[in-house]
Amino acid sequence: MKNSTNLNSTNARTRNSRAADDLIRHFVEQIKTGQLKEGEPLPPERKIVESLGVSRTVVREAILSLANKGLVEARHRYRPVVRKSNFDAAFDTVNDVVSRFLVEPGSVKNLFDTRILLESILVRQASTDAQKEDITALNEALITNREAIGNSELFYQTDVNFHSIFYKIPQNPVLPAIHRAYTAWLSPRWSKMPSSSQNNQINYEAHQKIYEAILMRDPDTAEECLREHLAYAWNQVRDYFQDI
Amino acid sequence: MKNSTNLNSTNARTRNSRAADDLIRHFVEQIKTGQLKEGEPLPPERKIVESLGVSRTVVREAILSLANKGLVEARHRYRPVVRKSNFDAAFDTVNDVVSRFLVEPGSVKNLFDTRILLESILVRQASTDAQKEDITALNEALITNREAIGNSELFYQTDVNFHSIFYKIPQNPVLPAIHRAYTAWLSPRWSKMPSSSQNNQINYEAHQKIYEAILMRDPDTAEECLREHLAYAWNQVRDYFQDI
DNA sequence: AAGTCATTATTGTATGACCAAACTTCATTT
DNA sequence: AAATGAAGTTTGGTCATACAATAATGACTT
Repeated sequence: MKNSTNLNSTNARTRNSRAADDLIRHFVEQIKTGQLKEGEPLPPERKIVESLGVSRTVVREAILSLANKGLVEARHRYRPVVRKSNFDAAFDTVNDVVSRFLVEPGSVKNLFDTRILLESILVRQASTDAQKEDITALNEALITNREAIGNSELFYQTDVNFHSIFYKIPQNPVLPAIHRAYTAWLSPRWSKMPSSSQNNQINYEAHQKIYEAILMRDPDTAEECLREHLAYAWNQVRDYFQDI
Repeated sequence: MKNSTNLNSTNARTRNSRAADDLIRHFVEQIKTGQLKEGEPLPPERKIVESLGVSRTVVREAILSLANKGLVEARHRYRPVVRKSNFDAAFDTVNDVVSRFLVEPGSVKNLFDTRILLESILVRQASTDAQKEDITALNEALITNREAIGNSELFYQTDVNFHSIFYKIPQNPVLPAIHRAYTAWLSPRWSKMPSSSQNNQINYEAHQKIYEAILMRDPDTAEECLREHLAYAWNQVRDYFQDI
């Protein structure tokens, strides 16, 4: 053992913890304090072995865990790059698990219902709080949405974009992250579904009604229109995917 | 190589993927199809080595990843036990990342704000949808909450319990999971904060007002009381923890 | 039959080796 | 001098082996 900056100076581990856990804590600390900066690669595995007096096995385990948690980004055969934990990383991490969860019956519906809940309060809030810029953004999104009627894929994109504005209005970075998550988890169903011009038209008009309710500063109507809109959307996919 | 049930029969890997990734897919498949049942331990590492023709290094890497994703539960020195992915596992997985994220300035406030949003719509929904059992549950929670006034720690528990009921009413398993997450992420602040009987009293009365608004089937008042209550709670902790 | 202890099985860690891909260096060419 | 390209070097990915520590097992004792 070289043991210059050894982690467990007393070597009193071995019983309860794994050596890799100590290493993980070490790197997390380094990332937190900025000794390892964002975008910077970790030292080579063999250097870590030297400087911290652990085996390469342990180093690799630690790095793997860090990668799994999203703290570093490990491309095949490249040095792992530090990626300071943010909502995107958190999302990537949980995405794996949730994606697998979503194969279970009923789970997509449950998730969609939470989206209805959250968006309900978001449109209510938009009705009372929306600034001039927010209204403008909604209006523009509405226009591009209308122009996409008939183009199935493009309509889906502009649809998502319209809804995304509600997640932006409160100026809370958590909310857009949540919207991205919803989109990622739910879109495999929606985006594959062929939609007719007629359907597009119905959905566009629903958007319009929500928008108008917000203009009128009427949260109850806005929420009602949103719920109706999302319920209709759900029925569309439910009919298309019988397996839910 | 024994190569009886080899994963990559053509051995055409090596370029893009890691051997461990193939193994992970293999186990995920086995868990999904039920060949590996919930609660059952994985085979010993050496058996896996034999049967799949990979090195123990690779097997361990795969198991570690599965554990990090929450698909198996790996206690130190025990065989990993299959845990079918559920919300709890998802929560455990993301908890690490978010916990670290929460040290950044402003992030706790952002997270708390999303809680305000979600709970706002939950109390609204409770106002319109709550069944007799739900009302009873709220009432009981309110009583134990009142009885805990003066006992700082117990009051906190009963407080959390009162709020948890709103997450249960919609009968959506995702919501209680979200509540647990909020509690876990935000409670380190709250639970450590000493609270006076006076504070307890104020919070209890806020709960009572919310409860009464629900009884009156008055969503607007319920939401307003909730927002006031949570804003007050936030100010309490903000004063206590200047670093936010 | 129940408890105790030795044996075995299995995980955690260390070490060293090798390969192939990525990176560096430096001479060659233009 | 700059661009190119061909070496060598570094480094991650995988394998094999060994040993220590601990859990599971089974034999033994009482």
